Amino acid sequence: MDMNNPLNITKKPKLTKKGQETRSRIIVAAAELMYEQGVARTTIEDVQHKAKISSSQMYHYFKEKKELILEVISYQTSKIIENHRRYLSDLDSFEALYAWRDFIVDIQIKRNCEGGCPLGSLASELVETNAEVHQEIMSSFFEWEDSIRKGLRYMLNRGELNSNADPDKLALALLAALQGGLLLTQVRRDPKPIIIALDTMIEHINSFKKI
Amino acid sequence: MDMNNPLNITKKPKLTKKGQETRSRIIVAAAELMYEQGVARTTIEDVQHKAKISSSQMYHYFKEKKELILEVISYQTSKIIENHRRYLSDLDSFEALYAWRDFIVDIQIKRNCEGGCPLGSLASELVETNAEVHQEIMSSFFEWEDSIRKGLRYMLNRGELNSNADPDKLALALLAALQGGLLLTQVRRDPKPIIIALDTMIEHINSFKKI
DNA sequence: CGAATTTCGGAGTATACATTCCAAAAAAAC
DNA sequence: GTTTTTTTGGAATGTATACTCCGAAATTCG
Repeated sequence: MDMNNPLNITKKPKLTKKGQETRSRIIVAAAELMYEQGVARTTIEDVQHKAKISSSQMYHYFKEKKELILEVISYQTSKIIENHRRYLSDLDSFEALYAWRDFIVDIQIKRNCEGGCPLGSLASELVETNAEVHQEIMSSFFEWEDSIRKGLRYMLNRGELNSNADPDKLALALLAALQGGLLLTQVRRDPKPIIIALDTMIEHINSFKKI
Repeated sequence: MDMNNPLNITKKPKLTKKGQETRSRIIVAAAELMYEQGVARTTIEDVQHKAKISSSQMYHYFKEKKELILEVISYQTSKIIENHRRYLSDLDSFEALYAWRDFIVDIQIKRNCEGGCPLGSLASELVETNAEVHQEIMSSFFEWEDSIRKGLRYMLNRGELNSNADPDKLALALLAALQGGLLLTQVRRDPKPIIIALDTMIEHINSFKKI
């Protein structure tokens, strides 16, 4: 829910089913392009071509480029959260933790280590550009961090970790290692950095393993 | 030394002392602007104003924007390497490791946690744009990683760490934690992520401490 | 069915921005 | 001191790109 407008007071023109389809086609196309080439280098015209729409449609569904960007951030965030939930909502063992790691690493390998993190790259490019965008990105990362923390808490509650383990700290450190690892993997075109970054973190978590 | 041109064969026009000053004024101005607002949003005109030069000067010293960008990458890299060397070249204890951490954290605090890593943000924005730029960024990160590795090797040789410690892995993991921590600190405008990311890594290194 | 609303096509606009050009001032070389 | 080279000023150009506008087709709604 949009906390700036909890009652949904803005009178947006209603969207037909067809309209909704077109709108999401635009968002998906924009998301892919912005992921591949960055936001600044992604032209509205590029998006139009990819989504097979005219410019009147573009501005029918989005007031301006910034609005489209906000939607792209939110789209990428939900995609990530959903994909990771499968692993994080059921973290009952170190095997499960390594399965999560494999999931992340495999994506990078499939992509030839190009592109980095769909959210991290948006973040780096956009944090300092606009307050609203900044806010959206910050919320996204909080949500992601939270889902990791919940996973670790679950491990703790299951008795896999001893009481010295601090899920708050570990979640933040894991997310940082993930982000930095993905950046270095992207730069080097080599899965090694993300593997080592995550493995080192998991090894550290292993030091809190209950015997 | 530029490995693509070890004998310096290219006939660049000689630079007068005044010319060199102007040239580096341009690079410094560009570096600051690109750090604050990103490369794409930094206009040649912006750089001209900040460096107090005319556009003929800009293109007298740099063939095109890309060439200026390459110089900015190299400038930021040497600044980082030099600043970190003071801490890393003499890593003789865990106190020294924490001093390095403090150095990194203090910079962020002084900057209100804005801007992130001067190299990391360039990397994220530019890796996928151009092969030459990509190469330059990759070399920069290798150099940085190497200086961290040497620091850790020094600790190992001094007998601070036991033989289970792998300086190669730890250096890469530390750099990843550093990059991810800085990104999250930038996003949250809060030093906490970089502190926790580095501290967690150092704690892990501590598990290799020789008793 | 007929009116209202939404979706779409595509030409048009305005501006921002990288780059070029011409010539003059300043400095270096001889 | 004259010639050559480098540095500088600033106007001009061309293109890329975000955004607007108008009317027509399609769809929804009563």
